[in-house]
Amino acid sequence: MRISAKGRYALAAVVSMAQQHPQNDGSITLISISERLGISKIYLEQVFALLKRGELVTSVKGAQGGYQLARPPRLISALEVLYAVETTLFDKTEDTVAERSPEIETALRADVFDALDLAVAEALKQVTIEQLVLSAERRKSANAGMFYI
Amino acid sequence: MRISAKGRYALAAVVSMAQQHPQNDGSITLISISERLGISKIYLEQVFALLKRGELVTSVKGAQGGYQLARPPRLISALEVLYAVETTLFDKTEDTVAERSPEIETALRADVFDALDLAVAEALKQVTIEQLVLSAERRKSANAGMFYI
DNA sequence: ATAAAACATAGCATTTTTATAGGAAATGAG
DNA sequence: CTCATTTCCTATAAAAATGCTATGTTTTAT
Repeated sequence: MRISAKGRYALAAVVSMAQQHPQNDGSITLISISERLGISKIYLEQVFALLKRGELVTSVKGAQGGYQLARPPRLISALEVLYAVETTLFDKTEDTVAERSPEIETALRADVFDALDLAVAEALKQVTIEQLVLSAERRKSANAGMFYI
Repeated sequence: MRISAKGRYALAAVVSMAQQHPQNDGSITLISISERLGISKIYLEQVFALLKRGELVTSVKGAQGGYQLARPPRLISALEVLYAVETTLFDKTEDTVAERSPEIETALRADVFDALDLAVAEALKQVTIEQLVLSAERRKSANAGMFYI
């Protein structure tokens, strides 16, 4: 399924912040994330407004300000990040034939739509930002080291 | 997550056809489905064009014509129905930061996007149209019978 | 004071969704 | 053979969502 730009940018940004999490104790500016990932800074602002509302990042205004992760990467799941920024992914499916055929409506809701939502949430809940950082790191060192082994 | 009108209509229509599957050996007209479910017939035509392309229904043109399920309900899954009509649900998520940060890109793809697609497909694969018919029937008789038990 | 940064809001172009309209082609019934 | 019925095909259009830009305003360290 297609994850929107907002969702993808949010995940990439949070993973990128997590990569420098232990080193950098201070905050990270949007412009640095923007440059590192090649994403428009203006658009990232909107994404971070949602991440902040979802309590995934905290912010410090003014010069030398920036953003920080609100929690350590191992306590943040992909589900939470996407939930904070993705609108339609977590919208409930509307009624369809509720008037004329309420039994079909109810059966579809229970056995298909609700089951699907459950499966999606379950799958995303299990992926932590820490895992993604490790996964990315593994690939990087694999690329770098492969020739010398 | 939000399933589009096309997907919902397709599921409702296929379940509705399956309900009369053993009785009616002949074909079912779009207009009868349209009236039974309260869905625009003109729009249903477009949905059925996709269902036919996906080989879920067969059609007979002309007077006394109509549509039939291509297979018995127990051999049709919700996954197949949605796959035939839903475009974005089965679109692959595009690249995001592939240029600047290929490791993050690859990690996200593998651990989030591909894992999500797998979970969605797995969940939808398990739901058959037969199950939905039985589920709807159970609700119906529960409503009707409850007072007399 | 000033520059750096978050924060807020408005607007716009493109694409997708959800339909409607009108007719063409096929076919069974009388 | 003709006609009503029904699938099939294509075009159009309104509404919504998406992705992004623009322009400021506030806050704060230096």
